[in-house]
Amino acid sequence: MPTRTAAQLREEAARDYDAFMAECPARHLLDRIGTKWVSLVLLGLADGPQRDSDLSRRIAGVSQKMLTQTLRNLERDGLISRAVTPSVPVRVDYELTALGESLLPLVNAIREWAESNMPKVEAAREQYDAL
Amino acid sequence: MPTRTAAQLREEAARDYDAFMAECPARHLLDRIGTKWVSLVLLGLADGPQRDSDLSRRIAGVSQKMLTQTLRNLERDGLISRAVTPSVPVRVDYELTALGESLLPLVNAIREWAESNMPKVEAAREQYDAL
DNA sequence: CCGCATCCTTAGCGATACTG
DNA sequence: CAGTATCGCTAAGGATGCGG
Repeated sequence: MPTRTAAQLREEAARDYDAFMAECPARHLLDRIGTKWVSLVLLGLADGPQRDSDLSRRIAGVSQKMLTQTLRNLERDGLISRAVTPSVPVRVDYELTALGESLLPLVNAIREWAESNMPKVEAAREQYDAL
Repeated sequence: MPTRTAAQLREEAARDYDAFMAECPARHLLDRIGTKWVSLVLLGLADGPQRDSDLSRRIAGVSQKMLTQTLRNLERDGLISRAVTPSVPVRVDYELTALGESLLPLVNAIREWAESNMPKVEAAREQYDAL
């Protein structure tokens, strides 16, 4: 009989895991910007404030639900700010905060890597699938 | 009666969306590296080849299923290579390809941004939630 | 114009058990 | 040691319709 059972080992691993994840902000960040529309919204706001309706046009194909949800999350995280003009009908403008803007270089770096290297990835994938 | 119905407009948006997505490799990339374990595996392989079992220990908390799945996807995308030594028991080593290594600076950039800025994000979130 | 609420379908992921 | 197969849960996300 081992000093620790498999279940205990799993528990320990889970604790290590939690600790690792907790001290790994990168994962948290990827959880954010990895979600389907975040990068597109950030890029959509890159060249100045935009209205909700403008964004939904700029980011063709986004459902109104996901746009709102994405914007809410970004606002909550302090990456964008939301300004409501109480006219009739209402007007809502979104804008990158300083924190949000500081993320743009990263998003652009990702985009650049992707633009120059994704073709290779596609090629590798086709070759792999051909086997 | 409008020249185009709402349904038609949605269809057009969907086509635009497809075109946009198709020509937007960054999204594809984020779909990859955004998944839960990819960045951790890349970092796990950053300082040299590793055996499957090594990786599963380095990346505490990853299930064996997800580790295999992640490794397979990365291999398929040409980001890592897989070397099998047909001993008994088998030995499998994984290693970053050149393409995979070229992704490391990006992963590290993400990690650095996260380490310096996630506290601000957390703070923003708490403040937002306090309302 | 903006966004919430509801329903429903799929994809991600973990747990477990089994093979060479 | 490395990998596969199955089950079941949960979260993501799209469609639609209502309300300020």
